Amino acid sequence: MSTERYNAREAEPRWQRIWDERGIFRTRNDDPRPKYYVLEMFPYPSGRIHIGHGRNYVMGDVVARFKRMKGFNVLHPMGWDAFGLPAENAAIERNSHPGIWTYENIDTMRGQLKLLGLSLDWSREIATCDPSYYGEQQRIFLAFLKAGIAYRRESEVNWDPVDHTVLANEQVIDGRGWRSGAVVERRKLAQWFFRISDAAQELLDGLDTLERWPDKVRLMQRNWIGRSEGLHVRFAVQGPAPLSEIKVYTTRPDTLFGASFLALSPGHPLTEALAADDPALAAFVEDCRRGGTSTAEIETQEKMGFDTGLKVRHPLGGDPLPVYVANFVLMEYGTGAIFGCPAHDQRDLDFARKYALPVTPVVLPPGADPAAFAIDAIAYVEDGTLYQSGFLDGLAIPDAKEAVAVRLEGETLGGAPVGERAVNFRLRDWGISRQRYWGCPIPIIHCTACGPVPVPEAELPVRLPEDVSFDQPGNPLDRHPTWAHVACPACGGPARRETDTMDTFVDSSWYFARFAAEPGAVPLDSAAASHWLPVDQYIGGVEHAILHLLYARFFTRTLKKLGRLSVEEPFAGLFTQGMIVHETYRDAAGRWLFPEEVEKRADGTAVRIGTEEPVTVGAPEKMSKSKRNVVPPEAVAEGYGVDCARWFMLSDTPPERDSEWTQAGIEGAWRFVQRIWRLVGDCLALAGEPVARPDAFGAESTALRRAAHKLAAQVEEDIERLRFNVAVARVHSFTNLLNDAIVAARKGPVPADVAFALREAASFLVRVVAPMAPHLAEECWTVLGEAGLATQAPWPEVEPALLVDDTVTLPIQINGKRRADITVPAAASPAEVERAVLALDAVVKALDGRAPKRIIVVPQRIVNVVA
RNA sequence: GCGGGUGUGGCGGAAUCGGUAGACGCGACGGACUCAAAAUCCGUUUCUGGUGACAGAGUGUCGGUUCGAGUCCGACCACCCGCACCA
Repeated sequence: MSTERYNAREAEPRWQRIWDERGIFRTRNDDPRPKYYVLEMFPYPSGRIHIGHGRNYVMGDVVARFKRMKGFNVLHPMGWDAFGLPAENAAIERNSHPGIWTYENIDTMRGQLKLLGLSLDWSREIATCDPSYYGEQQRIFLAFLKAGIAYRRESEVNWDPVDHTVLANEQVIDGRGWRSGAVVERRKLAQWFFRISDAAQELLDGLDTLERWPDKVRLMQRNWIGRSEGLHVRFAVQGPAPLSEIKVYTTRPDTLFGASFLALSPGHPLTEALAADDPALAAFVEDCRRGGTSTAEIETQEKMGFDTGLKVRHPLGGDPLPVYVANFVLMEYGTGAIFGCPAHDQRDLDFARKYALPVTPVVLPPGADPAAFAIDAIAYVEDGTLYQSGFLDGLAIPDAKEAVAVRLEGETLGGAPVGERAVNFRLRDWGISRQRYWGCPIPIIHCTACGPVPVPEAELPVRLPEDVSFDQPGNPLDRHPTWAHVACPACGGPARRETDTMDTFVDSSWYFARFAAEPGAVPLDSAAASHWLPVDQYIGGVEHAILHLLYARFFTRTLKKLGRLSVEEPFAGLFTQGMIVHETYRDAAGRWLFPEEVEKRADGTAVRIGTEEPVTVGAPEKMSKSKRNVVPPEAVAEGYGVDCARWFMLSDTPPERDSEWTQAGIEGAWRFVQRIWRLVGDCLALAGEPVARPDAFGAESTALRRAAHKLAAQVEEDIERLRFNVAVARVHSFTNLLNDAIVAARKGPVPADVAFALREAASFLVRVVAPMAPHLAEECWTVLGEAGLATQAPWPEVEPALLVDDTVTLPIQINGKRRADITVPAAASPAEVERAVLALDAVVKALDGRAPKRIIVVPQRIVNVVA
């Protein structure tokens, strides 16, 4: 038996160097093998990675390595989502440039990722802050502009009145600026948008084609797009008013006879027109504006209304309705105006109770007494039958909706139909302007004479100036002495560059297409992208289920329409992995401690190493720098080796769930790595020199070969289905069996068939673990005397005959309870099985001479005797 | 509030189609080796009763369908996630 341990610390860097020197992860676009594109969501270079970041890269790496062994030409690239606010914050703190911090972090993190032994094609590495990348993005922007997909309009931003700066939503904390603490105001600025709402229907329909996406993510996108079907209804305003009609959107036209008011959004044009002559209304609108933008605040906000004094005619002949301005009506959805039916909508009911408006129920619950039914504090929103509703009385809700639609489509107001069927989406256009420095400049020049003029293509990229300072609040591009001041490309007159930059979600909306291009090629190479897209397996956190994935889908569809890409959907397969969590530790003073500062005692308590002071152990949480519950990859690599870290990450917990990082777990992985090393050595020592395949195999060698071939077949399926934890369990199971075989073989001289089976078992085992523990596999592969690299070895060839057993053991149930089992030839017919079962002692005893009522024989599965 | 998911030993979890519940690992306990320890190896480990063969119970709760339910159906409980004044 080999007593020498596997030395990961020595072997891992050695193999990484060899992989690197031979360039085996470099991918060529002209490789004739079938393509497979694996991608993990690229990281933001925030500083250093901890082991919690590594899980999705390791999972992607297992898939990439496995697919290579199966004969695919695999693309597995890596890059950096490098623009963003944290770099600017770092620049403010250090009084330096965001790019310095960003590129330092990229260097650090690249080294850390390399440490994990990932099979990445680093030659295709990109950073979105590289001018060659964002220059192409500017070209895309201009193409969008030309196609009418990008446009400019006024929109509200968070404005910090002390720092005189625009704040991102995450910089607004409890309604106040994160630095100044000042109450944030809403201000209107002209900003750029992408017309994603026009694509709402196709983005919704496209979800049905994404069969390899989690249902959960598809549902979240479906809800986010939020399609609803309803009716536009135009109400005529009585008497003199700035507008003669008000158009509302409703999904409940059936409740029109229960309407008791109309409500306008504070931002509605009619509201604005009325407020111009009505200081009280203007003050009310101002009041509504002051409320915070956070959802929590909106939720708790009380309903507020302002009676405009206007009345509208009821389109179906009911009483005239008063028109209010109400804080709960959104300008961005529908028409910015609603009709209120308090009896059947909770918000309308709350409003009606506050302002003493009538509450008329028009939908009667099934079986309710119309004379007794009344609405108190809860609106009735369930099924029912229409009543108190004229021509709708007696109809079910869907029929009433239809009847109202038909009737109002037939009525006219000012020459147009009163009612019009309409589909509404929750999805709004994507505002991409950010009043920030560290982002992709929007390639537009504003000319007082010509308006916004695109930067000519030849002048792209519009580069960010390097000489900027962050010692004052606001966007340094705004106060740069020369950068923004340029001549208008159209008229040559003095003009000013757009100083807004793009939302960083734009950067991540096409990077997967950028990776398709070989190094040095044009950034968005249509032919290369057609070859590689869609991504076969995309892996990332579920926190990107909506925005990033929706924007990337929108970009891909749009780029296809513009002839730049050939697919509509970027990601054929999506997997959302769980987080790695770790216990937290605090000392007596409540300070967070790093795991390496803490020693856990056998009695369950924990103390601080060195000082022996007691430590409070908190529940496992997402690894985060602030709580110090992080484990650096370097520490694991030096202590146990990265294969142990990889193995542990894949073990036990299903990949979509959160997984707890523990000392015991990493030690278990270490033991297993050593066990594989030892078993491979043992197989070799027993088998001796390689032997030719024997003509016949005995029972012992056949059993071992069956197990090895089943292992390869099952792990293949497990990896295909990303069930890494199950794959790991199967490998464990196999090593238990292999160990038994080794112990048995030691008892005497090893026959040739057993020797062959032992070598084969070792070879299978090494290749099966190769995607998960690649360094160990290389070391074992060398020991086995195999030529080439394990990484480049083919996945074990499975002999189908070895996957089926010739006998099968069936459990025997009597009245549904397991009482015995029976081993029969796998080919036995149900009748033969039944005969054998009836002869069993336990069955004879249970039947006690009577005939069984029924016998159910499920071939290969179970037999149930009903006595 | 709306939508979705999850619930199995001390712990992480396994269980194609409804077919032996608890694979595999961790932990624990016992043993071998050792002067001793570490490492390694072997064994036990759902609960209850029994020395034991064995018997009974058991997959959040209650009920149902079925020869047979962790799996299907109905009601409920708990936790988690997403959205949230979307008319």
